[in-house]
Amino acid sequence: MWNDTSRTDASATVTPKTGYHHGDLRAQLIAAVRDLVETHGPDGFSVAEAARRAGVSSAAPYKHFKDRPEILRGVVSEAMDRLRLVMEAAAAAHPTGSLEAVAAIGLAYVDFARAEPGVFRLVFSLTEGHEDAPDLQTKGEGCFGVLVQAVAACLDLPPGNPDVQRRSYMLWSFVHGHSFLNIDMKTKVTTAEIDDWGYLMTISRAILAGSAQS
Amino acid sequence: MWNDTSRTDASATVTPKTGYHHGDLRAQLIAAVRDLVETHGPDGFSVAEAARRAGVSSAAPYKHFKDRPEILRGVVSEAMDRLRLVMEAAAAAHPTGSLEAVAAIGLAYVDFARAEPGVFRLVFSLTEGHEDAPDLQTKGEGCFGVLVQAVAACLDLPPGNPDVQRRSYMLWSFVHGHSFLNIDMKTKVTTAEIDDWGYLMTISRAILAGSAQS
DNA sequence: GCCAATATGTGAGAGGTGCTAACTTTAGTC
DNA sequence: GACTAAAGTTAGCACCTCTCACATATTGGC
Repeated sequence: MWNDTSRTDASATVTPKTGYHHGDLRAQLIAAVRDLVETHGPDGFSVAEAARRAGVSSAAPYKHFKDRPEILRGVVSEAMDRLRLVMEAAAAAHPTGSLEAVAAIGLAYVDFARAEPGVFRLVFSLTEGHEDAPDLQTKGEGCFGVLVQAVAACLDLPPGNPDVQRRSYMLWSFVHGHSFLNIDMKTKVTTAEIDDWGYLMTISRAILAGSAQS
Repeated sequence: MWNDTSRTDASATVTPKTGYHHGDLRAQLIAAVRDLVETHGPDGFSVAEAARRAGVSSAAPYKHFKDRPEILRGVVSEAMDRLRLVMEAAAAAHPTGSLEAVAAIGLAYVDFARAEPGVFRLVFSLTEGHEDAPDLQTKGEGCFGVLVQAVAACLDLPPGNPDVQRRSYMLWSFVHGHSFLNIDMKTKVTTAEIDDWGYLMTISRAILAGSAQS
């Protein structure tokens, strides 16, 4: 099993195959699908088009993926890896246990959604074959775990503490909703535009300072 | 223009046509699509299958809708009407200006998402032809307006007040994110399950009481 | 009441898509 | 060098979207 998804550098948009065997088809298909999802929306993608972009026949993808949903799952998996990385990097840029670290994680999340709205939407719209993909579940929990760690450090409590979990979930809900609303009505938020950093700091403070109940 | 979407009662699942002319095809197609979206996921729907359910040929739908996205937009439009209604009803069940009214609106929102996760997701996943449908935009703002009204009454400020707008948006983000996370990992929220009402009351209080900045 | 005009249905069909089957080429192993 | 498995190919079925030409109701003007 060679799940080497990240072998190609992301900048290589179209690297035609070098012979009969492509050598890097799987990764390149994922990259092509990611691009298609981003430009033509989550539905405006077809396996055939992705194969065309990679310069192979329309049947070739099925040597690497069972079916269409599995390709999308591949894209989601790769996206979740990247999301986790930017979240961790954001947290690492601030002192451990600081409110800024928590807010920075949220900002990274929002920025990711804004940078790749199509992929972001795809991550949270996988209904078909979502359950028979425990690795995605695991990766999702991994992302959440980054936030939980920061919150736990901030409150000086263990990550397993119910209060930590609850407040983390509240923060996540908030950031998640903000991200979605943000990419849905892009730049047209009905009200005045929002300074994300101040916004997230305010939210983080409110949620981490308030009393816990219910 | 006869946009009479709500002529059929929702309980009539399959009302076969009565003659050559169907008489109520448009509404029944929307109902069929709504059901398909709910049971087979937002992607597992086809115009042909919807037509089959309504007992007409696969070309008939195109007499009522320009193309596939327009049918989905019809479903979304109808869903937004219903969403607004339940939000208004929830608000009306509590004293004007009370915190309970605000929380009840949020609960109605979450309940809607839980009751019709497929449709709910569809509402917020329309990328194709989303912009050339100003009525959907308007209806979305209408739903938001219900919340804004309640918040304004609660704070005793006019609805146009920037602070009212900001806090409403915060609440909306929260409820929206909670709804999405809720239907994504159904009942498996990693942490202990959540009492929605207490949760929403806590949030509403925190957001409406806290100081406004940024 | 009659007759256009229009609305709403039908079947046939072009072109695209998902996926499979059977075959061919390449790479790795003994 | 032969065998095997991996990774491509073409051909093709079933389905889907959408259009076109045609058939049939409904409606409004006279």
